[in-house]
Amino acid sequence: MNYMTIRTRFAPSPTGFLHIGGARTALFSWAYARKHHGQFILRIEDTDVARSTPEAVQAILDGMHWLGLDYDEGPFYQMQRMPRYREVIQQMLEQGHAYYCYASKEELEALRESQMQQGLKPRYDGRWRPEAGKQLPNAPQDVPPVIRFKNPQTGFVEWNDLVKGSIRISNEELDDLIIARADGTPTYNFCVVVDDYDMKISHVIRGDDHVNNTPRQINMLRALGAPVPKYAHLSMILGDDGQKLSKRHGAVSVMQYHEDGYLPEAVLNYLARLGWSHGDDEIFDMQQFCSWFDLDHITPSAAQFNTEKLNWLNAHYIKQADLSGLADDIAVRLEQLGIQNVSHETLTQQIALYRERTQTLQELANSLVYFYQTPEPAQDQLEKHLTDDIKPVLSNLIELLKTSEWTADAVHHVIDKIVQDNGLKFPKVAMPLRVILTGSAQSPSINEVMYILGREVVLKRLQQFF
RNA sequence: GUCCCCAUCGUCUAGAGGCCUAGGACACCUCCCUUUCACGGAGGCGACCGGGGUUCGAAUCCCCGUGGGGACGCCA
Repeated sequence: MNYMTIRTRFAPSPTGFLHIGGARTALFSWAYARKHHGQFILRIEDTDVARSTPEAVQAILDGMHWLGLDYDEGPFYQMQRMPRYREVIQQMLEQGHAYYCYASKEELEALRESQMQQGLKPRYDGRWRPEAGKQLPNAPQDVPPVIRFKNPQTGFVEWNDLVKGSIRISNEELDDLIIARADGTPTYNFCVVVDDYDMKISHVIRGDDHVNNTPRQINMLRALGAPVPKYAHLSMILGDDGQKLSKRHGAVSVMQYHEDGYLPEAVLNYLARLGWSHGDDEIFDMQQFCSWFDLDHITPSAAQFNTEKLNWLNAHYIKQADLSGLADDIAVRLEQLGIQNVSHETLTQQIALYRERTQTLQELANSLVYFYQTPEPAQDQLEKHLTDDIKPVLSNLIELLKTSEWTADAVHHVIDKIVQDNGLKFPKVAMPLRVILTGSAQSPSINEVMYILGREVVLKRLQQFF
């Protein structure tokens, strides 16, 4: 039995929107906490003052909210924790775990270059690292010092990654990383350590681009006498084309999915299955996901995003969705298309007719436009279906429609009667109607469409062609 | 360059030595349903990167290749 309280965190840096990879990391961290009745904490890592923006913070918050990933604590902002970081840095300085380094950026750049040329891993050479019996250079007056962590130089760091298994890295591969910049602000690896410690994080679930930071963080944690959390490093998500997602290529805000007409439950379900599995289960809600979720079934390899499958899930959730709720969403989208004041009730009928044949809400909204705006049928469709031989039949039909009862069934019977009387096949009459009334050769049952359009509109649109 | 990680159908994955003639899902193809297109239903196509071991037996374990990816910042 594990009596430890599970505490996870999602710690994005507010330098851009919440993208799909970040969303999955958040989802897994959230689910792990929920599964174990622990706490999920949101922490904004905004120590890069130059790149962090309040807009990005808001974008992340919006994304989390849209997905329904609620947090128990936070959001905490690292910039508001400066006094605490200074305190810990001071403590490390005093205990000999950290020291001042006066090497200039130029000096370090030169060092890096020569190391690369020699085929070595570029890293700080410890020139300002104090050692027993070592004579340090005189501190230059014109270089404001940074503070470096005194990383162990021998031995190795090993941890059992909950996704990737045992990982061991020699301390000789590591160097003395900077924990405070020349201007005094602390850096990422250090803040993470202090925060994870202070916030009693039990499981660090994050992207595997952090694997290389882990040994450094563990060393600092040890220097502070802090417990080492469990780590689970998630592999990255590749774009639809198999390429890495980046700002320049393919990375999309989760809110873009909202705009494009995806339901959060579809995105969530899709993301949950990207890198994690529960046997053959494909469709499940977040309650089920939280009860099933575990770290053992996360794949260690990278996954390629597949919009087709997301579309399939989205179509599924659109079919399941509450009609009235859909209507609210679609009304907004129609408004963006210049269609105002739609009747909620009529809209609900239209959606009921179209939801089974559409993959996104935007597509759904687009497909309803002809109900509100007279469509312009493509010429080739008209030529194909509105043939001279069928025109007299349609004229006949128009007359009958003027006085018939107006229900979907009744309209169907009227069309059917015309079809029978003329010895035709149903599509022969249905297709030209479809093209004229909807502007397209594809639509739901034409009698249903006509019923919702209403007698007046139907006659008006038809008579344009006679 | 150095270190680290990864490797099953086109894609997401199941698979913890025999249950695998490798299962499911998306996509694709065929048929059925049908008032067109979808939806739905029934089939089909389609994969263990290569080579060595270990073992009675390997998709599963080990090693070496190969191929991908990540990291090497006073970014996070």
